[in-house]
Amino acid sequence: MNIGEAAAKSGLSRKMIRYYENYGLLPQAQRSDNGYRHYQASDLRRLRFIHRARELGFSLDEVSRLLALWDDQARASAEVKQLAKTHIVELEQRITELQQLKASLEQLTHCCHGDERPECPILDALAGNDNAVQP
Amino acid sequence: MNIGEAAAKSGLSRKMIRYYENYGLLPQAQRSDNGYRHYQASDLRRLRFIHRARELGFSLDEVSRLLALWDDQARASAEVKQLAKTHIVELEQRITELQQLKASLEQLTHCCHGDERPECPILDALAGNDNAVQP
DNA sequence: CTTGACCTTGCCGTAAGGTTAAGCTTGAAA
DNA sequence: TTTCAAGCTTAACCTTACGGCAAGGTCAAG
Repeated sequence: MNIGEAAAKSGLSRKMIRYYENYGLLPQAQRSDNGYRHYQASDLRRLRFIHRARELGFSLDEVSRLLALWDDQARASAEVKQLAKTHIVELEQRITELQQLKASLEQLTHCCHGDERPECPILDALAGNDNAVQP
Repeated sequence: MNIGEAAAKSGLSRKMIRYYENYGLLPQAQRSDNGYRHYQASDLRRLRFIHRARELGFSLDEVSRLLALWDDQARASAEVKQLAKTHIVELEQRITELQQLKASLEQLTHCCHGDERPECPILDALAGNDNAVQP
């Protein structure tokens, strides 16, 4: 099958497939006489694997390591689990950060009348006026 | 003061200050005879405002709008509040996404022995084997 | 005189592609 | 047969928000 069909069946875009090939996640695709990339079922499995890993939020670098482990029949599952756990910790940190930002913003918006008057504790706080926020 | 001191006092980097000037968040800085940028206390207030807004996760585009509102003595606080609320919603969506990813990954890692054996439900799930996860 | 800190502009690189552009091939309709 | 659209190719530029580095100008101290 050509790249368009492979894209449709894997959930990736044509551009992403070429990008991943260039990035090194995929081997150089076979080419037909006309120069078109040509894919088989085994290639499709790899594409789908990448698609699912990306959906779970793994970076391309992490996907690359997952693929290496996938290719290695003898690898220990502990390695994969460790990679996943590391990723979970990163997600947790990011979530905590965003929650803190959200809490700060909510406190500020809570203090703001939000009417046609110009007084605005949000801008005051950004400007450095600590009296802007009254709990 | 020169750009280095302004950077130290505002919490931004020299590079960021030049970038923001170019981006349009700051007016063209005054220059000394030697061509160095020259800042005053009023400039510092603007730099600090930007710094705080960035810490709260606003994009440069949003910061630009906040600055415009800040500069406008007659603006209604409702506009600022709306901008903040929109940002809160974006944060909420991002947090929810990350939490779902985390939950999926936790379920997978929970099912994985994580020892020296090669069987690994995480890789199986990425490969598309739905039997990998047993709740 | 030299050294080192600070300043200038400007280009390259990042993640993860999206979006054209210019030019092939292929298949089907007119 | 011609022509049209769809699909393919590579290449290059756009995004965010800067960091890093190059090559060079400026300034104060030893």
